[in-house]
Amino acid sequence: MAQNGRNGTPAYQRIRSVIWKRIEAGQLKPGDVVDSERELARIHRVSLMTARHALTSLEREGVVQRRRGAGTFVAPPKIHFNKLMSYSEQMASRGLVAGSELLCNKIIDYEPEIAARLALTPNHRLVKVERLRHAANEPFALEVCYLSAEEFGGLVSAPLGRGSLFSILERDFGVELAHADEEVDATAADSRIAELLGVPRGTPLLRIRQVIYSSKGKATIYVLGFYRSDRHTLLIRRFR
Amino acid sequence: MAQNGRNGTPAYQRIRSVIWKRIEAGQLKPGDVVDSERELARIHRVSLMTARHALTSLEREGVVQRRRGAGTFVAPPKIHFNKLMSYSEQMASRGLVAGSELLCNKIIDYEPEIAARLALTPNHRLVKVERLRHAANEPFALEVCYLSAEEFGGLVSAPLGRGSLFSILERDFGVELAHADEEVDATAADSRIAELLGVPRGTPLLRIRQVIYSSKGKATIYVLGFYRSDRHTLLIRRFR
DNA sequence: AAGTGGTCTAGACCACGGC
DNA sequence: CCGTGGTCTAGACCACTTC
Repeated sequence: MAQNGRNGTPAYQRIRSVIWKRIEAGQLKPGDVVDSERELARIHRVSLMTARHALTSLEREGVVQRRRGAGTFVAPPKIHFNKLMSYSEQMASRGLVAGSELLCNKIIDYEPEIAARLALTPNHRLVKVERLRHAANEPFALEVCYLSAEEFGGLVSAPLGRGSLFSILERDFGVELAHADEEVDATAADSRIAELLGVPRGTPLLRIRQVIYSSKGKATIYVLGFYRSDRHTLLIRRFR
Repeated sequence: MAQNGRNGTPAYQRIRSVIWKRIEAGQLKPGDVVDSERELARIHRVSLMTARHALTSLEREGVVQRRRGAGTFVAPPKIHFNKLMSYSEQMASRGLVAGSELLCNKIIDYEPEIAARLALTPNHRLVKVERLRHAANEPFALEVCYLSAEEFGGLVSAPLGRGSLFSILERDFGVELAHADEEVDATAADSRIAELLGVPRGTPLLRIRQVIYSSKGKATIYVLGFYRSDRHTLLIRRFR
C-alpha cells in the first residue's frame, strides 16, 4: 500500500481537508492546538512524513501556524488583501448589500484605445457596460466595463442590473478569472461624473483602470472606475 | 549521519542556495532545466526526499516551476507586483536615480493619532521625517514618515538626505521589514502641499497612508504620502 | 523529561511527459 | 520506453518549548 487507500485522493490531502473542515465548522478556533504530526500519523494510519506534508501545505496557505517545540495552531482569520473580488463580493465581505444601477449595456463599434488594452485589433467591437454603484443608498462609484463583443455579445441581454458580472461570466461563459492589473491615480470629477456621483465638479476622485485576466492569461475585461474618495479607500498589502 | 554534514545549515538549504546562485549568476536562464530530484540526490549525496525538499521550497518562492513527467525549470523573471520597496528601490527598478530633499527630521512630542497607528501610547514621542521626492528634477511627492523615538531616536542624526530610510533601518538598527498595509484615496492639494509640489491649489492628489510592519509583526513606520497623479500611478496586482 | 516540529534516510510505486 | 515529479513508508536524531 504505497498509495491512496482506494479512492484517488492522496492521503495528505484527506488529512488536510479533515483539519480544514474542522476549522470551517468552528470546532477549531484561532489559537487552538491542531493534532500534532505524530497524532495525525497515528490517527490516519500514515507515516510521519505524510502527516507532516498535510500540515506543511496548510501552513503555506496561512491556515495554521507551527511553532517548533510547541505545536501547530490555527492561524488568526486571514484578511483578504489584494483579492480580486467583484463589487458584490466586496460588499458582502463587509456585510453590506450591493446596489447598482445599469446606465448602459450595449455594443460599441470603434474604441481603439480600449481595444488595445484588451490586446484586440483597433476596430474590434466591444460590449460596454456602465454601472453606478450604490452603498447605503448613495452613489459612490461609476464603473465602466468593456469586453470583446465577439466573445461576450450575449451579455447585452443579461440581467446585469441584478446579477454580478463576474458570476455571469463564470457561470454562463465558463470564464475563469485569475488576476487583475490595476493603475490607480487621482482625478477631478467632470460635470457628468459629478452629477452622477452627487458631488461638486472638480472633487478629487480615485480613478482605477483595471485589466482583468483569465486563468489562461488572456486580457478579458477592461474596467474604468471612478470612486468617491470620501466613501471609499483602497486597501493594499505589499510584501518585501 | 542523520543531519548536517558538519556545519549547521540543513542540506536542503545548501542545495537550494547552489541552484539559486547558479540562477543569479546567469548560468541558468529562465526556461532552462534544473537538475532533477534524483540527480540532486546523487550529486549532493542526499536522500530523494531531501533533494525534493530543496526544489519544493524553491518552487514555493516562484524561483522554479516543476512539471510532472517533464522536469524542473527556471521560472520566468518575476515581475515585482505588490512589492514593498523604498523610494530608492522603486526608482532604481525603473532605471531612474532617486532624488529627495529633506524638509524636516526631528522629534515631536504629542501626535496621538499617529502614535495610535503605530500601536503606541498617545504621548509616545516620535521621529518625524519629511521628504520631498523628485523625479526628473521635478517634485512629485511629499512623504512624511513617523517612527518611535524611543527605538529610532538616533535617526535625527542620520544622513537621510542621501541614504534610504529602509537601508538605514535594516543596516544600522537591525530592523527587518516584512510587509505594509496601505490605504489609498484621493484628496485635493492644500496650499502648502500645492506650493511644495508646484501644482495649483485643489489639484487632485493620490494620498497613501502606509503602516509598515517588521518581520516580528510590529508596526514600525507610519508613512503619509501625497503624490502628483500626473506623474505617478500606483500599480497593483490582485489575485482571485 | 516529555512532547513538539525540523531534518533526514533509503528505499518504494504511481502517473505523466517526451521520444 | 525511460526519466520526471508526486506520493508514501517506517523508522531516526536534533533543537526547541513547556512543565
